[in-house]
Amino acid sequence: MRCVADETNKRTLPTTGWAVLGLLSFGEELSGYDLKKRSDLCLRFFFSSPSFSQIYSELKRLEKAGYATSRRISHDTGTRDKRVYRITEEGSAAVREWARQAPVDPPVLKHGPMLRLWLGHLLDPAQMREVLLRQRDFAEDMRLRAAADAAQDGPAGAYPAVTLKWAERYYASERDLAAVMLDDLDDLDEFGRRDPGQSIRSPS
Amino acid sequence: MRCVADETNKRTLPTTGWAVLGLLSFGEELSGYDLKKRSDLCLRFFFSSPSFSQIYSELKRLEKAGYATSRRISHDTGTRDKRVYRITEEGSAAVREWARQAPVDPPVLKHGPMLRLWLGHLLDPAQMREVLLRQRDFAEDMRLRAAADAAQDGPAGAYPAVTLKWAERYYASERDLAAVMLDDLDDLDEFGRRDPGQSIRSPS
DNA sequence: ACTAACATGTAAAGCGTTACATGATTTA
DNA sequence: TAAATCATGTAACGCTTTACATGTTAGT
Repeated sequence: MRCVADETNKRTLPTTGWAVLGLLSFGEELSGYDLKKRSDLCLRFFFSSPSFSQIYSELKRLEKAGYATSRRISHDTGTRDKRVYRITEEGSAAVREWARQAPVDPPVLKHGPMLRLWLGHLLDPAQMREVLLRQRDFAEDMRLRAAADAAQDGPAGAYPAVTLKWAERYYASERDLAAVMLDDLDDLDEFGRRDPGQSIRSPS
Repeated sequence: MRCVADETNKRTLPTTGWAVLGLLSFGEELSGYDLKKRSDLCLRFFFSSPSFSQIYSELKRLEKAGYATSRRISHDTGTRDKRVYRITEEGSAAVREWARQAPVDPPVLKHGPMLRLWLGHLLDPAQMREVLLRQRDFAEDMRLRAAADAAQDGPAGAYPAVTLKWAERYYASERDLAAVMLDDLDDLDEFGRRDPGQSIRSPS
């Protein structure tokens, strides 16, 4: 039931569409390339950054819906043109309406590392540790990025800053969860795995 | 570059395919419907449960790849048949190989609530609080489910139990993060939002 | 008998990515 | 001037969901 146009040409966008419109909602005139960069910088911490091509197609859809306008920019020096987008009043109203009124859907999580640990009966301890160590390092890396972004005080406005703070805590937690699980696995090995279902350590 | 068959008919599956094969890797003979139920019960905490129809199509692909076999079961009483799947030796080897050798990709997260809070300049405080409260309640609900599943000692094997423990902690963290963010927003309101970028509370 | 819920799928459409093509700018 | 990188897109394909179709079982 997505993207049904009603008589006023309003549209229900995929969440990624709202994300792109949200990036435009600060008022700047941006190209698809710019938007991808912004997305990688700002959104990635809580919303897997969409590919270039999806950003381009979302922009076309936004323009068709009347939520954005575009214009070509010709470089004086070269010949290659580019197209930049700006949010419209309609677009501002629509994204505000979405942010205010849309139902609060649960976050979507596809946690490959956990899936593999769930299949621990197929692995040996060293391999499971390897997966967890990488996951822990990834989380710590993300945490540091979020912290760095927050520190340089670049985020435009108070709310992006608050979400960066959230991201810092989120990835700290992911890191710690991986560490705790490494301990749990150590305990499993210690008890020889002879007692499945009971052998996880006593309630922390 | 997914699903390219090499000369031995081996395939690179989408992660969801490995998840389905993983569900079969405990040795049971299961129907698509069974697998969906299992998925909702066990995998959901860390891997958004795929739809019925995707499970059915993954099963077809698994069979084609030689990773599973199926047979029809006719009910004596009624006429409606069903098809049940069982993992093959090839399938066991393949999923084990995947779990052991695949690169550790970062988890995929699409956190709608955080996206909306990032767009806080479009909302008023009451609406932001509403989003966070729902997110907090959702997380607590998930935490309770994971805890209940872990308590009833049903999980087949030690590793599913360990991942349930992980899930319990993960959703506890999500709940707490929402709560902390509610506090952060209170502080923002207190300071009158006159000082964007600085007005988040002192480092916790 | 009627309804709701359980169960088993197929078909169509939309979401999202990877691969490809192309031109401009910098750097070695 | 050659290669690498930045930049701007399009085309093809695969993943995933929603909508649809259909039969079965259990409750009322």
